[in-house]
Amino acid sequence: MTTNQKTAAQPPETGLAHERVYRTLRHQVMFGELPPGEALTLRGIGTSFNVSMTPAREAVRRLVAEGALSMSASGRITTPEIGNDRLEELAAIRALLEPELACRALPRAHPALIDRLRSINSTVDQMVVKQDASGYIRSNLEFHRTLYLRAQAPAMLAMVETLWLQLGPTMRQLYSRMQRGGRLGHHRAILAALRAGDEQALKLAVREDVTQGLRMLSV
Amino acid sequence: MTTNQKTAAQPPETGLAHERVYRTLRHQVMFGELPPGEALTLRGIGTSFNVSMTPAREAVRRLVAEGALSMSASGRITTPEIGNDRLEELAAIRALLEPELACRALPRAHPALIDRLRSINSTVDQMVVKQDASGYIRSNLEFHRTLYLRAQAPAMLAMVETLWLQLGPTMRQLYSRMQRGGRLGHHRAILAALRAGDEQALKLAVREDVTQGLRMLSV
DNA sequence: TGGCTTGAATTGTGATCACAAATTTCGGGT
DNA sequence: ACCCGAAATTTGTGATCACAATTCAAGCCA
Repeated sequence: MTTNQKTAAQPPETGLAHERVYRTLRHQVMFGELPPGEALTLRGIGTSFNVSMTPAREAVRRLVAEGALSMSASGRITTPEIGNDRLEELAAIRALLEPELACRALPRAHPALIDRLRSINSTVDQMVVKQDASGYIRSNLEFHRTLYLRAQAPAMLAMVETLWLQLGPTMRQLYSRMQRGGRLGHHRAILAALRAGDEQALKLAVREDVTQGLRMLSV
Repeated sequence: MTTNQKTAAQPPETGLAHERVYRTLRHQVMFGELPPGEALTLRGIGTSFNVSMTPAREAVRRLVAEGALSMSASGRITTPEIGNDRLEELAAIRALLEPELACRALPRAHPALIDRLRSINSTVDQMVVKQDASGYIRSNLEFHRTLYLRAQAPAMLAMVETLWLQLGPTMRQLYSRMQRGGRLGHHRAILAALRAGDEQALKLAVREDVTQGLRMLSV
């Protein structure tokens, strides 16, 4: 069966309908709660959120434009299945943009920020031991976003988040094999470089952290 | 008056309606045919293309998601007005991605491609003497796209094209003051580096070409 | 003259419907 | 068993309508 049901918050939600649908679907995709290739329908989304097809269509159109969802030539909607070549590309873009964001954040990285990052990183570790893939992705991205917010580069951050979105459905299975291999202390290296104010070390640590997922794919 | 009329091709167009609207508007924005801050309305777009509001809404939603159009909190649609800080950011992203694309294209740059680039570049020069801003933008971007297509990196190219889209409305006035100042032979430097197979020189030339527009803004 | 209020027009949002294309399902033939 | 074809269902697309919010304009008062 391809119909999709999802318990949606129905009474107190504020804001426009299509934005609520958009935001919820966006989170589900970004945090890997939907497997790659999952089929969605406008009517299914509509009934899930207690709205008509119209706002569902707008939300989906928006997500397709951002690469969070795929659309076949006939208009069928699925979560994207990322091929290896595309995955390599997206990782390469991350490896270009995220060190730059980290660099721009470096002069503004107060001790309070570093402490907050340390706290988030402990949450990441908790998610690893809890085998919570979605929670791991969520807290890992929060670690990066918290750092990059200090860069005061909203356009660059938005672009990076678009990359995270596109990688979302693939990340889950990618990080499922992460247990055995990777999970080296890249985040700790990032924190150390921040404390030391070492720009080159920071760039390197971020690049390593970003490309780690790709490396275990080629094994 | 805020109503907008546009003579649109009406009879032979194939494909879905919203995609025809999307493609036309996208070109108009990317090539700087719409000034920054231009107001658009769904009904106006609809009547321009002889379609209802529905496909107009989808096209606009898609373009807003790509940053080609802006939407106020109340839903009003305008072409984006780029502030200096955002402009600096977008140029920085271009300066990161486009040299990488050029590098990836370098090993695949046959002499035939270089000839084609030379031909496009002569068109660029023609547009400069003709004072055709839109034609200049179009041919200039075609120069870059033709090169980057050889990189076989569709995701990266798509991301760069999104940047061009966002810069579209601003580019026109940016390049209007280009006559007096810039227009150094960056493209020629790119061609020379391609012929020589010099990766570092290519990276530098592309970066210079990309950031030239920004430099004349800070004057 | 300048600023504010009120009314009319404009505009985006969301629901509903008809329609065509595609997918799926099911049955018969080899 | 397997493959193929026709019917039935599902699905996206586009049009139309009602509605609320916003915007704009005229007009009034200070």
